[in-house]
Amino acid sequence: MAKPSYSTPLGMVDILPDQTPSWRALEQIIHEEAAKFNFQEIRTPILEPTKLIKRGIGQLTDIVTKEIFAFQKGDTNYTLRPELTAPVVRSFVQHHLDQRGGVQKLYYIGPMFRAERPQKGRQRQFHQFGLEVIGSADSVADIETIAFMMRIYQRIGIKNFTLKLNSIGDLESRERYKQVLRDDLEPHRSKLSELSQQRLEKNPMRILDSKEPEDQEYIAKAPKIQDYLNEDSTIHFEKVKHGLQVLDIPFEVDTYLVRGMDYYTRTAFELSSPDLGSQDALAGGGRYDLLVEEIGGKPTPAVGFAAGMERLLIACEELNISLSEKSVLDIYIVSLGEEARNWALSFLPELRSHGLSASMDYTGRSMKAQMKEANREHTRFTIIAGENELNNRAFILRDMNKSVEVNLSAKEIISTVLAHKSRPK
RNA sequence: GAGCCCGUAGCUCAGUCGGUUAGAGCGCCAGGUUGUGGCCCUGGAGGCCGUGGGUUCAAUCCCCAUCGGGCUCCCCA
Repeated sequence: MAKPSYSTPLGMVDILPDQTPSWRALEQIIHEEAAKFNFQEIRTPILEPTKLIKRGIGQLTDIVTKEIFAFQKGDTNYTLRPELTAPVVRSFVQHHLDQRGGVQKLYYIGPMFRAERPQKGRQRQFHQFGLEVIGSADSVADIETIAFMMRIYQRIGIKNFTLKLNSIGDLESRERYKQVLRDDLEPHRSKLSELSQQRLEKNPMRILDSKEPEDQEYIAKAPKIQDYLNEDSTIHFEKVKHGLQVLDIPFEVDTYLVRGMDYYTRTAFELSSPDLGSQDALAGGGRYDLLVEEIGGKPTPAVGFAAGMERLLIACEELNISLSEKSVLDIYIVSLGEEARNWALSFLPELRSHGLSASMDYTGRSMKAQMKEANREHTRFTIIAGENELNNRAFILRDMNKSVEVNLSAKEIISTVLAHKSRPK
């Protein structure tokens, strides 16, 4: 056996046939729930101009400074998309979706790329689903966004998680707070972690998110954003909290929750699970009222979230939740001899046209080998067609669960199997 | 970017304190049943023991490097 010469790039995996059913089931759930919420799917390219990604997510964010896959082709710099909010907003602006009237309620499913060191629950190519509500400043948009997110986990049966909620204020509130925070931390500058020192000028709020032990004392004593929100932001935050309470969605306010992308304003939230290990964020999102304008559109408020599909599937595994059932083949035709094989081949389309799944041996092996194959494929019925059966036009239909056989014509076989399928279990 | 652990059959793993043909279970293939699966029995295929170099009479085992994987920190989905 030759050693494999090629393998997937670091941090990227093949999703093999025994895993695709779970993926498809998850995708199915997302599509169904999105339809119930009246969201429409959007699909955008895997590549985006690097400029868009940098502008959208923020030049100084971790994602942009060290995690993007970027390359040049001709005069253009491209980036493999690390998230989809900025691309969806780009699409919204590019195609003037605001001109269609109303609020754009969009959802997506697809691969994202970040050049990080892989570990459990973190890959370089991973998949997210998420949604973006563009064109509403109302708290209902925030609440419905969170409600959709929670609905997916609820439907799947993942209950062990924490929803953290915060408001990081609008532009005015935030600029005021940033200055207050800077003034508060500056005297302790030399005692802060190196990373936090760097953040002090550019993005002091990210310090609140620091896990460095030396920072904790100062973070705890630092002024809280809630005390610096202006009236609009405060009212908005109160409405969001109230809405979640009305919907019985439990949450905890975390004044230190600051998300990793620069575009967030006001509402920020994150869903984390103890079933995931160190990469415990299942999903996250927030409001981004300035991004559309930043990218070249008219000032347009928006809110959205993104969820990690691999992490969701890991949680399912930990909780022994299976999203899909074993697929069952309706009919496998065992045939013996050239003539019977030809008959089997010609009978397959007829079976399939009646909505049945049907297959046969592709290798010309022994009857026993064919039966083994039928068993391995979890076949419900096997048709046995040898010379005798072919001559008499009376085939054997074997019920693989009961190990019972009957002689039937081709027509009778179809009606028997169809009747069996339509019977309630 | 930093730290720790690990690379032996398709999969999960034994093993060799360095010494003739490297093992098991599962899976795969075939036979036992000249036309019958799942259980059982028998047999078979499948490994230059991740790769390169070093030490040695001798390396899958020791040493170094490298690649790959896992976990952690940072950050995030």
